[in-house]
Amino acid sequence: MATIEDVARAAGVSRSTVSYALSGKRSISRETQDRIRSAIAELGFTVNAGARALATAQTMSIGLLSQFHQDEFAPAMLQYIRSVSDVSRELGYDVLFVTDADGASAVRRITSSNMVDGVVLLDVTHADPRLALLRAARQPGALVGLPGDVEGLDIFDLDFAESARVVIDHLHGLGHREVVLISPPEHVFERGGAYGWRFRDAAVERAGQYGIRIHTYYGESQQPAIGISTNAILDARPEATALIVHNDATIAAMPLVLMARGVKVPEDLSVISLYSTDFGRIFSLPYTAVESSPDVLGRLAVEQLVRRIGDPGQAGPTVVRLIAPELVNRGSTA
Amino acid sequence: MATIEDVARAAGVSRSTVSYALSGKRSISRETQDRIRSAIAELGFTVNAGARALATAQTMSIGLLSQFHQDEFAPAMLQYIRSVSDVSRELGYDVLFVTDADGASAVRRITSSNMVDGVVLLDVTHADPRLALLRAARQPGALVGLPGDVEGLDIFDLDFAESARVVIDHLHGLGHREVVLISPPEHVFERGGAYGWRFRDAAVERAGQYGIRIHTYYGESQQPAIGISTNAILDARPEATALIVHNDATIAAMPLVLMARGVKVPEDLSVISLYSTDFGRIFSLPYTAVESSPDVLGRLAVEQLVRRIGDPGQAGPTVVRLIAPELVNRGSTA
DNA sequence: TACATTCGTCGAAGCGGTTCGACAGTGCCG
DNA sequence: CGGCACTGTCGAACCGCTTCGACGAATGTA
Repeated sequence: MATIEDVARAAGVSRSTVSYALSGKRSISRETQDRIRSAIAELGFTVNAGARALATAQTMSIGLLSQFHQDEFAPAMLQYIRSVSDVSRELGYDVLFVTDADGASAVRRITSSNMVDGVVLLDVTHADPRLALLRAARQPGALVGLPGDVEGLDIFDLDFAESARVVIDHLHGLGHREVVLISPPEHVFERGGAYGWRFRDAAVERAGQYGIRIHTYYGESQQPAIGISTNAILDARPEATALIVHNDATIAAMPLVLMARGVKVPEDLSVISLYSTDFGRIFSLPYTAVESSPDVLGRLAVEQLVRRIGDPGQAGPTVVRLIAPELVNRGSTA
Repeated sequence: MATIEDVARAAGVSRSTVSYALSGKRSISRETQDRIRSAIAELGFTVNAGARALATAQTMSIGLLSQFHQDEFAPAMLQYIRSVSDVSRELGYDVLFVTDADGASAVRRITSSNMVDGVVLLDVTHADPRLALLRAARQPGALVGLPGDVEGLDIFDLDFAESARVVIDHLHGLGHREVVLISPPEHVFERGGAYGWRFRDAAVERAGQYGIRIHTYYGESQQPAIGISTNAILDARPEATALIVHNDATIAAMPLVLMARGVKVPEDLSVISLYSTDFGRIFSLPYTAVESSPDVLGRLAVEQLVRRIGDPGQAGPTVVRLIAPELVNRGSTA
């Protein structure tokens, strides 16, 4: 492979001159620039990323940590991954994608070996074991998901509590008095997936204020358990006039379950959920829902991360940004 | 950050000794090893990946190129990504995940700058513009998907032609004489997604041999077009007794479409498709289908790639491996 | 005309590792 | 008891690039 030395020789200049021509950090005469440019073209030269990283202490890549818990519903995750990947590239960074089962040691590995300039964590739990390592790292970190301790990291998430309130307000406005909420699977709560209880607790509280009776259940994450469980819930609560589904796997299966039961939406039952527009399209979901905006969250996280990378220590105090929910009315409530 | 120099000083030895202790490439006395080990622990030393890459010309990471065409159905892609990521880590490699719209220049970027030791390409088309760049690269490449020109690269894919034959044989064995095939969307064919015609052409040929009448259609990739198109097809071919769906987006929406039409499977219509078990679970699909095995393909590709990285030039001639289809009978045909 | 600037370029040091050749010390063999 | 083969360790070169300080030449200023 051609090195900068080869280019320098071919152009009859020194290595440093080539480097400056490339970076533009010092002025170089037109003619010299041209000679260098054609030497580069001729030799097919590209800077060696490792060498540059070593010299500049910048790798121009960011780590993306994603965990695929078994029994977890993966399709939604892809939207975050895509968003982070696209935005990173847009800002000039490559993405080191890590799906290690042991997220904590993965964080240590990529940060302490200096493979990345920053880290994005997806699917953050309440007491996420990766956080301690990330705080200890030289590199800044941005999270998608709200942990219990927000110290020292930039955090982006949907405002699940407010989302729940928006949903309950909406149902209250329509006159519902008896509703069912299907939450994420129990193991998500056990693992510390705070979005589960943030949504549920706020929903219960708000419903209480309105005098709405709300029955909460854990949903399942896999077929055929989903169908069985959902049917059991609906059987147990025939008096409910609205169903709130905060569970990707369950809402994905809902059209089928309801059609099989002969339930008409919204005539027989109002259904309202929380998912992204893309997700809804993939699963042909016709329900009114709070938009979960994975693309926005991914973008915010990466943009903030890059800001911090560029301006280490500065860029202000760390941020906790819970984005406001937006209800997309698809007419599945009445 | 602690460097190897710091460790050497702390342990009272030279840098090279530390390096040899780490790599085990030369023998080091027990005591020296111990001193080094504790110095490393004390200083929290980790080798700098960039420096190592520079010195060894090995980055221990592989590039994963994935494209998200708009109008493409993403969920299936995730399974490949996951598989490649997991297997890579298992073999000691990190994954540089690239979703550049311009795949060809992405290939050039990561290979010529030496960011990766090898490249896996997903979603390979018949005349994939990325291949030329990959062949020209120093690094080996492995593909998932069968291109027109298989020269110089290792290739792994499902045997779509054989899959089609298995499907037709199956239907023929059940006595079907009139079948409909829904292929991938037309733009997949236009883009050169060879799996589309590989399956279709083989199906048509085999059906011809049996005297089965087969009507082929392009499917859609997005709701609500899917529902409309599928209904139109079914309306147009009331005499068909079996439906073959080779289209992820369409099969995902099929339960809903069929239930809405009041079609009973397999009594009124036999349905047979091609998707992975995971995919089927995600979309609650009850259909007999050829298993598409994304996990197997991802694994094969990475394993072969790593073999070539370890043994450059050698590891035998390049491989074209079309894995044998396996029909998973879920009782949706009669 | 003399001096201070600016411009364009170069050489060398440094980033943090790996690896090759050398070499002192030991143990073993004939 | 001399010679040889190991062992364990070190120093130096090298991987490819960036960047700092220096410097001659050209330009501007008083």
